[in-house]
Amino acid sequence: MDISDKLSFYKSSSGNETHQPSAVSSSLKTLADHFNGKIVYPHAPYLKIVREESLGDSLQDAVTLKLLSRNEINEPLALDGILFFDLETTGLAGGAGTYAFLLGFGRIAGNRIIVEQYFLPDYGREYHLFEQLNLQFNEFSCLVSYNGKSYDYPLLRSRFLLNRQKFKLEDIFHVDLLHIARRLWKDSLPSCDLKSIETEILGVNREGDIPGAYIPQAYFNFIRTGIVHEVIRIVNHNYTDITSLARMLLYFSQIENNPLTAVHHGIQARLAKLAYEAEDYTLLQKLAGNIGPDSPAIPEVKKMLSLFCKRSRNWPEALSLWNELVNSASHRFFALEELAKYYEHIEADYKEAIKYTSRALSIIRALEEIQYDANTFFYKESFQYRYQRLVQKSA
DNA sequence: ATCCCTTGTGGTGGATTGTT
DNA sequence: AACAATCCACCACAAGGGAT
Repeated sequence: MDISDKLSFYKSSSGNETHQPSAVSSSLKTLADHFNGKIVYPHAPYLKIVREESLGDSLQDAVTLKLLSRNEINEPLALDGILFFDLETTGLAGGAGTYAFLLGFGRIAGNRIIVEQYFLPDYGREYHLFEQLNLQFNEFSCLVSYNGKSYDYPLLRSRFLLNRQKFKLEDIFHVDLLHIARRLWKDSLPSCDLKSIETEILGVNREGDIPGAYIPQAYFNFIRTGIVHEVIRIVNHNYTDITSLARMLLYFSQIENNPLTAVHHGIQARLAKLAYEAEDYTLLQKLAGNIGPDSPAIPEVKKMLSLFCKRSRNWPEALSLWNELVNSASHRFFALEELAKYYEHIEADYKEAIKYTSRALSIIRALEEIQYDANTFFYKESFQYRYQRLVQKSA
């Protein structure tokens, strides 16, 4: 923003609420007409837009996220108590200077999502809106956002504070879907931003979407010119953000209830890790037994299952898994090491332990002639050390 | 009894990433 | 540019077996 932008920006927000620049006033009417919205007239007018759409045929009353939240969310979440929210702002610098000019909130009723959006056409329009919002905030027991824990939520709270208003969402439970998404797709998607999850997983298509990075400039342009075209794109962008939040939450719940439905997105390995951490033996077994034999995640799933068996001293099953993994190119060193550990420390059968150790060493030697990578080197040192110790011990 | 070695586990600092 | 959550590499420590 150059200096002339700044001047006109602050001029138009000079606090004289009864004397609006005519461009803004008629623009607000244009916007209201376009979205069939309603202009709310306290001292400082703002625009309220309500839209809704279907989320599917048969929605349940509640969602479960025990596994995906790592036991953070133990109780089922009632869908009608969830408030989805997303802000569009004048910038990324989360401090007091950032203004949220579009506030979007979604709630689920029946199988539909109802989105209420509040567009503030200028500075100094928050007080009355925040009063109204606080009246509704009481109805919700849970907040859902995307990266909202670091961005939207602290920003919204500081805006309420700056307006000397109590923030009625202060102690509400907050689910940030970004972190669940990252746990699932960190390895299989190049990016876990909301747009990637939409296109790759949810099948959401954004037509004519405005890039997030352009939103602050577009809002400044509107304040300067009163042209509504880009504001319309921002409102649509925000609407899609919120409906996608709801779709993603439902998708996560579906994975939670039936993890095998998620096989086609290459996240079995991640699910197996979460199941291992949650000590969910049933899920680990289901994953190992039911994902296709050609799935590239099979070795990793077996590895996690074998570690679970090891921790619970289920040696027969652990042994059988390790013996299968010996044939896996990616996991044979892991398997051979575990077998060597088992025979050394559990069975005290040093000869058998040496057998697996030297088998690993001979594979490493063969590999070294083809290629030489850090992983092989790491295993080489450790197996050599193990071999020497075992030879001494058995002597 | 005491020491040494190996393994598993819990804690910590640094890097990464998404939000407008 | 602010910051929450996560991951990963690393470290310290406890437990247990074997050797002296």
